[in-house]
Amino acid sequence: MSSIRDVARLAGVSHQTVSRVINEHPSVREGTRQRVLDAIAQLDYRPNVAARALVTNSLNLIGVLSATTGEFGATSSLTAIEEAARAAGYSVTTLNLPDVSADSIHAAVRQLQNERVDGLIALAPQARVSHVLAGMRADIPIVTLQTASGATAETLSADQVAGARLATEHLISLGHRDVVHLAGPQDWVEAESRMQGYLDAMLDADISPFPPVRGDWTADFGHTAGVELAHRGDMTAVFVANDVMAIGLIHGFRDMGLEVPRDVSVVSFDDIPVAAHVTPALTTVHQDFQALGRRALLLLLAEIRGETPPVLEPAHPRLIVRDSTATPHTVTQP
Amino acid sequence: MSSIRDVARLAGVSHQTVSRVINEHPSVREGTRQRVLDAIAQLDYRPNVAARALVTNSLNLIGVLSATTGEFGATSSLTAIEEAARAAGYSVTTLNLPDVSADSIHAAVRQLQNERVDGLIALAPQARVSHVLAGMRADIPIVTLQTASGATAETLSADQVAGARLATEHLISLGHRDVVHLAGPQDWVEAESRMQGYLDAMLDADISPFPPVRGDWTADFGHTAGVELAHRGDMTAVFVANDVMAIGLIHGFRDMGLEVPRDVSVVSFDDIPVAAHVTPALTTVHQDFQALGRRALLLLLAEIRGETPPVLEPAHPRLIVRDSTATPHTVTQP
DNA sequence: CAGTGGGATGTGAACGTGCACAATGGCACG
DNA sequence: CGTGCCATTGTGCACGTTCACATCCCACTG
Repeated sequence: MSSIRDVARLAGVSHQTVSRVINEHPSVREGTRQRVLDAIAQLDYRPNVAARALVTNSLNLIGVLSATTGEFGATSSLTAIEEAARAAGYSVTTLNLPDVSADSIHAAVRQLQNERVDGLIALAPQARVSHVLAGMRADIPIVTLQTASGATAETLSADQVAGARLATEHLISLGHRDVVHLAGPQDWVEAESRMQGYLDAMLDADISPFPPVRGDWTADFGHTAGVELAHRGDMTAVFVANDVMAIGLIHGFRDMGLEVPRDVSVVSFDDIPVAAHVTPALTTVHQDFQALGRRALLLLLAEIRGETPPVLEPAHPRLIVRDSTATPHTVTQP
Repeated sequence: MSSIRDVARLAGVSHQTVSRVINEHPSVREGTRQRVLDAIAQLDYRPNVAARALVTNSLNLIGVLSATTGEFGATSSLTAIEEAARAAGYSVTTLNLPDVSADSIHAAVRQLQNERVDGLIALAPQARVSHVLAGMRADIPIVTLQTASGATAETLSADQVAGARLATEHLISLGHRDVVHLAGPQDWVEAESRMQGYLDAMLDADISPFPPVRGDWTADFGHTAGVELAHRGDMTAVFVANDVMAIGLIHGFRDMGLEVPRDVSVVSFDDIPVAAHVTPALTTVHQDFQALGRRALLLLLAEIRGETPPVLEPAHPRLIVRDSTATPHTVTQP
């Protein structure tokens, strides 16, 4: 493996000049630059990141702390982060939390700091993760993709409330008044935001909201909830906090003889790839997870470089109307 | 930030002794070891990976080259790889291919080599990716998770053929003879393996197989295929190469008035989390993607260390029978 | 023509670690 | 008591890069 000095020797310059060429320093004469570039190509020289990191004290590395079990959203955001980071000259290392205990969060952050990351993006939707992180005073910049509150919250994920509102208002405008919310787990930021949007929309329409049912995002839970809600029978529509639970819910309804949207309307959140193809096709709120990831990275890079973070206008979610919602009792009314 | 010499000074030893403690060299007296450990704790000292990498010429880093668009399987494998790698003292960096052209593969591998990865796992199911990689003669160990052929192929992914066979035989044992295969894209290793399993099972049962329909893994395509196959109407069952396409296919059938499994049976592959909850619940072949990831990592680590790779017995896939399959014409026969 | 400024290039040190080798000390053995 | 061995510890250097500073040269100015 050839070093910067080998290149220098071949090009007939000093190692420092080679370094200047590599780092695109302006004051290198064009002719010299070319000779150096030729030498680099000829030797297939590649800068040693370790040596550079040793002296600049930065590996140009960002860490992604993730606490989601292969969900669609997180995966999309991660891909976007990785792509954007590499475009900015950073590489990315991922670390999956085995659980969301304070201990494992501490261990994970410590681990990433040992790996000398320049900054950290937490792809961890649980509120407690952001709380633990906020309380840690790690000496590196940290951006949480889903923030419980504070300045960055709005730029990154305020759209959640608006999206949930959109979904609920859609049901109300169809004529539903007895709308139940099947929520996500208490600890999750998105769960809270989506519930907030539900409550806002209900109260604005002067309907007293039901106490929400707490779910856990899984289709299994959705199924159980479907069976239970079918027994209760006191609602004509359900706003579900994510698509996967909605699929389970519809399954549960069907097991109990309820058809969607004939007997109950269902609207959910995420627009996962199969949402248009399950039966019935899901009316759902589409989220741009990739944009979310890119935003998080922009914020982090700004923090790393000590710049003032860019002002980002929140991305607005879209409601995609498909077949899982209808006016109440369309079939039984005529 | 304190260095190894600061620790040495505080503990009253030489930097080399500290280095020995860090690297768990046996010949350090217990008392000395404790003093050093105390000093490390007191200073919150962390070894500088860059400096270490500079002298050992290894960052303890493995790269994952991925060419999948957030699919369930790849994501699960990736998580498992990351976890196993970190347990072995390696960190992981991911690189997503924008496309599978030879150029972008070259660029990606080059990029990862510039980042000084010790080895590379390709999570790239397209046959051409493994071919390009095989032809590259990169000077680092590379393990392809889905290998087209060769020695590692069997240990890693031979189960695909067996799984497809299982699925097809299930249909045959139910009494189906007109079984169509909705396959994956021609270029994908899994697609070929699954088709092979289908063909094997059909021929073993003395049934002449249909020419397979080529899909692209997406639910959208599944839907189109469903509409088309419903028109043809010459089959009683379909073996679909993955769950997501199966969901689309069932949707397409339903649009054309065909019910699954009443009119057509469907069996697919992967057992994604919603498979049990869509309507009808999918009969499908379960794959242990995590185990696959862990195997790949074991192989890679062995290559990196120059050891002989461990002999792994192939993991056998399981058929999960749910509601999308039945005997032919159960409803119309009585 | 001398003086000055700045672009282009070179020199030497430093970053924090591991390795090779040297040095020290204690113990067993004859 | 001398010898040799081994466990334990220390010394100096090298890894490949960037940074601070020095030097050179040329063009421009008055």
